[in-house]
Amino acid sequence: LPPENTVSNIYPQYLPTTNNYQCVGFQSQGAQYGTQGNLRAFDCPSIQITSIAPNNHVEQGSSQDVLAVGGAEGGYSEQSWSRDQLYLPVDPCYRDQALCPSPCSSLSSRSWMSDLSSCESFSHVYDDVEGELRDAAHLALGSPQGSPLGSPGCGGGAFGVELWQQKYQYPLAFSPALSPHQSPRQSPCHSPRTSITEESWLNRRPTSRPSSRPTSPCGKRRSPSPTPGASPRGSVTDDTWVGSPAGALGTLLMSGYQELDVPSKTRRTSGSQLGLLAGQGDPGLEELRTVIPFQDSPGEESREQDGLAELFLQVPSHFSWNKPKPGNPPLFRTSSPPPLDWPLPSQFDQFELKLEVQPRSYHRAHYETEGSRGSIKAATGGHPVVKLSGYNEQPVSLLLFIGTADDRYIRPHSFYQVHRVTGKTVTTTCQEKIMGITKILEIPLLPENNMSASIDCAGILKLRNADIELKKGETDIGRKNTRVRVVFRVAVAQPDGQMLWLQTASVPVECSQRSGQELPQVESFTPLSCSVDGGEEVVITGSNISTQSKVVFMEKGPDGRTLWEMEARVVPEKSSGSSIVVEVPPYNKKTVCPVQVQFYVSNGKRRRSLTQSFTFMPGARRHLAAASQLVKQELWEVDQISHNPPGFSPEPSHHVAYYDSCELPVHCGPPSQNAPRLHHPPAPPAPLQTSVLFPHTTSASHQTSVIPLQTSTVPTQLFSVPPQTSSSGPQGEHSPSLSSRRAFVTPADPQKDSPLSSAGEMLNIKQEPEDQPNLGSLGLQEITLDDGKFYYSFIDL
DNA sequence: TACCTGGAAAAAGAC
DNA sequence: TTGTCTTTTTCCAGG
Repeated sequence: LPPENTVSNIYPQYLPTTNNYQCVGFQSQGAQYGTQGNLRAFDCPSIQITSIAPNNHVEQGSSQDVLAVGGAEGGYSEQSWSRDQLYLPVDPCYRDQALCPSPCSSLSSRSWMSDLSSCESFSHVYDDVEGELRDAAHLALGSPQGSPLGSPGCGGGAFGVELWQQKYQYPLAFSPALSPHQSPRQSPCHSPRTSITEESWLNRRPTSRPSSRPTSPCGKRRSPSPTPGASPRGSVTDDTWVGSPAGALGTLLMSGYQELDVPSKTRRTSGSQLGLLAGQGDPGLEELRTVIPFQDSPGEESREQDGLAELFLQVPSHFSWNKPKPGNPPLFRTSSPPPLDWPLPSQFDQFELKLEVQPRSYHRAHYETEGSRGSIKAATGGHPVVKLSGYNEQPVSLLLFIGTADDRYIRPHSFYQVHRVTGKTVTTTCQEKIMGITKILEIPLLPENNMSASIDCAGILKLRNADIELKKGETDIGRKNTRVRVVFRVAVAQPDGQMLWLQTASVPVECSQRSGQELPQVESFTPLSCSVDGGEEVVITGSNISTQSKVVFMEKGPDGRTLWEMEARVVPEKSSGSSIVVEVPPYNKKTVCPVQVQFYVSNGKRRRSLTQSFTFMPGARRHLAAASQLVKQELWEVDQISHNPPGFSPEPSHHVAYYDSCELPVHCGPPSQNAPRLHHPPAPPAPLQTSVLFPHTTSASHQTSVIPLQTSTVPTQLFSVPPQTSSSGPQGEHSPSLSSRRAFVTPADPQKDSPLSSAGEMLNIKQEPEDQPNLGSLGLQEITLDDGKFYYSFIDL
């Protein structure tokens, strides 16, 4: 132990092997939980260092600043650590009672930790000794001052005694092996929130379960003790990665995170990260119950002085870096990454971090009770690709985490975490680590790979809303907060020793199941007709359409049977982004009249767009008016079929437009720019956002919008075959939160009268803008237009 | 066998 | 307070 960092009451097994020490976290800890009320004073004279490193787990790179958290399989063998941070060791000795008889043993650590984390322990039940020890290791040992030895002088002794007494009135809840070492003095630094601690503690001790989660009937959890440092599925890539130069750099980049024993339920995702994951139940996540008390979160600096936050010392950020001001270079004095909720530019000087291939706009996240749902994929079928431009000298470490996708600054998402995907199909090495409470993946960017990486190792884990929302201080809500961004960061060492940090984020990615999310949506296409000979190229634009999509033309009979069907040839070289060019197949028979057929875009089984009308013209080619903009549809919502009086639109200021199918609609404009906002604020412009906020057209209205005169001859045909099936039903796909409504009325249906009529029933089609319309499931196909007429009822947004 | 997917039932929450 | 509907979470089956 370096003399300058000597702490008299540190036990050898916790002594660092590195020379890097600082007093930051340690002192913070002491002050934080001191009884003197001075939260910031370094008033624990007997303690002078903040970090302890494990003897046996510091790796070669220990001389560097490294991440001290997130060890795999309960250990931290892959991480070394150093200054600017606390080490959170899970030393086997520490964990093993038999091998660790000293007062530093886990029992006392646990005691300290539990007491200390009184706020946190409200939602934690440490029946799982192992998990508790692990937590203790993280929290207590991470702060020497918080060590079991914690001197009475460290303050908080009275609380320690009290809490200790409270806790150990229930010895069965603890490992007996711990008791001999458990002393009130070992709980020196805890929150004075005695009553709360007491109450929660007493009330919640009894249960014995592996998780602090609410009881779950599911026994499928695959990660009985996942650790933040590594995927429970092994670490196939860890070895190589860690041993590589990039790995070393990676650990370097991960340094500087102090893990303070701040009560868990204080995190405010909208601001500085004061808080912890609480009640995760997942031991691995519980291990995250450490914080990075950055107080420099955008706009949040001064707002953390309330409540619990006041009780905890926030480590001055200037110990490590200064937040760059707008326009200033994102340079930092240390290799420690800036807080994850700090905005960083994607480009500076010649350096640019770019997401060359965006992820698909939809990725169904998996719950802890589920198996992995694979890695995030790109819309094109591969995986997202990230590239660092302007630098090609040495390997650098790319950090990846799951961020928010609302209109505020990007910050770690409270309800989603990145998850390392392993398996034979994963080619990219990466490590899963923890920064504060946020899981991150560390991926090497190698010069030999042109400083780019295909992100095929990143999945998304969904945390249960209840677990997160229960956290004290958590302001975000999980419900409908299902969109994320994949955020990438990288640090480039500058000649002057500073680190240039760049960040880029993906387009929003929808993470809920939403069966219709991946359905291709046709917004427009042109031309609208061609000769029966086919061969014409049709440009189809919409969302979830790619060159991988198939376009199938078909003709349905009045009974719904498919009379003819043929897949169109995709012209990939002319297709791009959200549009696809296909060659219309020839119609199968001669005709002297225009023939109305349909086509749909398919992304695979059960992933078909609604059908679009297309017309084969006899003889010479003759295009219908390519008013593709007319294809733009209004949003329809089928809602309250039995709730609304006939012809009644529940919203005021609606106007009704009557159309004869023999005419092009007078009004069928594009979705209103006043489209209702999402439950949560929309993210910055991005493909998904666009498609969601302004849902794409649907076949039904497409058809009704663009069907020319002659199409009235086959109105039933248009709706006779549900283009899509959905198990969700009309309501299942839609939310009631939409503020706008439009009524779709078909007087032809005896059961559905005109909106102007008092008889019949109005079919009110409701659609939340963030949802992809799935009119096929809304029953539109059942609408018959006996007289070729139908009505629209528009309600102003 | 483990992982990955899609679907859907059950549960929970919102209205 | 209750019923309905939406969304979340869990479970299942199959590739």
